[in-house]
Amino acid sequence: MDQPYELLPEQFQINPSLPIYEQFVEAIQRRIISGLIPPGSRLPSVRDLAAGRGVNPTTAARTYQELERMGLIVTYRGQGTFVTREDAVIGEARKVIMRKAIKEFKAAADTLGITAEQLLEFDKEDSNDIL
Amino acid sequence: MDQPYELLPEQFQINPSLPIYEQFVEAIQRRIISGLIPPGSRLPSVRDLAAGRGVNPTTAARTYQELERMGLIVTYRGQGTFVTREDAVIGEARKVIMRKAIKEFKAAADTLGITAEQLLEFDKEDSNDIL
Amino acid sequence: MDQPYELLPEQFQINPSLPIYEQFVEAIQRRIISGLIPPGSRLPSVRDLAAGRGVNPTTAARTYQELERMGLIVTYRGQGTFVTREDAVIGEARKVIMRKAIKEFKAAADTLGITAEQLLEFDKEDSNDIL
Amino acid sequence: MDQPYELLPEQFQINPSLPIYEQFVEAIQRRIISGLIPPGSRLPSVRDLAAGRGVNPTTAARTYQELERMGLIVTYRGQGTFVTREDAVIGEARKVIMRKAIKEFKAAADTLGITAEQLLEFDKEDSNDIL
DNA sequence: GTGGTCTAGACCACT
DNA sequence: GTGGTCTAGACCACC
Repeated sequence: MDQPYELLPEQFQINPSLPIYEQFVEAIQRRIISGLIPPGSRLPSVRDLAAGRGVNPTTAARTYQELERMGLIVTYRGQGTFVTREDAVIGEARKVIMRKAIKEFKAAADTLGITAEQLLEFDKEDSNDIL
Repeated sequence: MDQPYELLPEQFQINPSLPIYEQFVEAIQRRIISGLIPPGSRLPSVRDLAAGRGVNPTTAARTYQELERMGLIVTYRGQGTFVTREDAVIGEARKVIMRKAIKEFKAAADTLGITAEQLLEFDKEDSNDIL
Repeated sequence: MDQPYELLPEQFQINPSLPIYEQFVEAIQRRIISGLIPPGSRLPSVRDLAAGRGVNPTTAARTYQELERMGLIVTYRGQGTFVTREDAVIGEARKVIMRKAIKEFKAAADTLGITAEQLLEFDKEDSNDIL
Repeated sequence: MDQPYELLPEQFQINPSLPIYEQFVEAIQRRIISGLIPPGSRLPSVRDLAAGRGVNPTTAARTYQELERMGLIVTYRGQGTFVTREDAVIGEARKVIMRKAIKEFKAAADTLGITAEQLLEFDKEDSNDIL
């Protein structure tokens, strides 16, 4: 079997109100960064991805195009598309995601007039309320 | 002074790549939720908001319509638009925002294979690195 | 005491998203038709109604104007406004309301592909479900 | 034939004194709820609906936006607008309409000092009178 | 004065 | 081709 991994979670649900290619990019990016799809892995062809998920081939193509722009995947003409082997790139993408998540979380806390720690703390109390 | 508050931050910058009315909705929503604009306050008229920010009146109207649908503001025909006096609605909107922020933060942490606490912790180390 | 009745229910709530005068007309109409406000009763002045409910005098004036057009009230210049003493008018208004309510109810049932009787029957089952 | 159904009744008449988009929303909602337009059906494009009924495309767009907010239809970016396949949503909308109709009918009966059953009964006698 | 709606026509992103 | 958004300007009902 060429691909012992799944490019996307099996039950991946497309949200029709957001660009499909964006949802694909983010989901695949997460799987690469988390190591679920190891460096050097061969990705399915644009046609296969499109057929497998029932989307337009141009949508699949745009997905790969964005990931390539980020440096997470590389295309070798005539051979296919692969996850980069440069760990530094993956590590940097990981950090970018971390910083982005933290920045947004802090911004939300700031808006609410509390600290990020307090916001995270709220979650535990809130869960108790629901019980 | 009729309005001792500012509906939007003075230096509010419109991001041309996102719907203007969405940016307005979010920004105003935050100010209401955080208490910066107190319950019962009168909001500027659709025309004033439009003129003040250099957008079309229909764009300003749509902003108010969305906020009204959320229950955060109420319009009195022929009189104007006001922040709701129902604290429960505001409190609920506040919780919705908190839960959304927490959910996204946890999802990001999950993707990275760490806990939300660890992700938040990373921020401090990271800041040190930059120094 | 000039008015042993209340023109409007004490806790009458104005819905800001509908014309106020329409809400007043309908509420007063109901009270006249149901006999809560007897024929010949003197109604409060436009100014008193406006002040009592905190609305614009023009809104109160328009309310009386509409009721007068329906023939339910009569204005004697210099004396005030009174509920008509013509029972036939009140009786006819009563029938108009009945027919309107029935027509709307049947239309709704028709849309749903059931009879008015079935729709009314649904109510009892539905109430049980909630319990 | 792409659309074996009619989105709106052929002889649908626009009432100029009510918002057009509201009339559209209600009429289409009824056809979806009654099953005349089956789940998954593709609706005419915004432009086609507008052209067919002689209204502005933005008015047609607003119609679809409202229906989407209710959950009755879903739009797939770049592909079109479709009736939801979630029967539960349609069923719930159906119940909402039923409850609203019953509530209004009972309120009318209450105003008249009779029961809903009596009001419905009146209809038969009344019809005889007219004969 | 207020908000609500509609038209006309343009531009954009997505598929 | 699809829907989504914005501008420009008009008309209306309501208060």
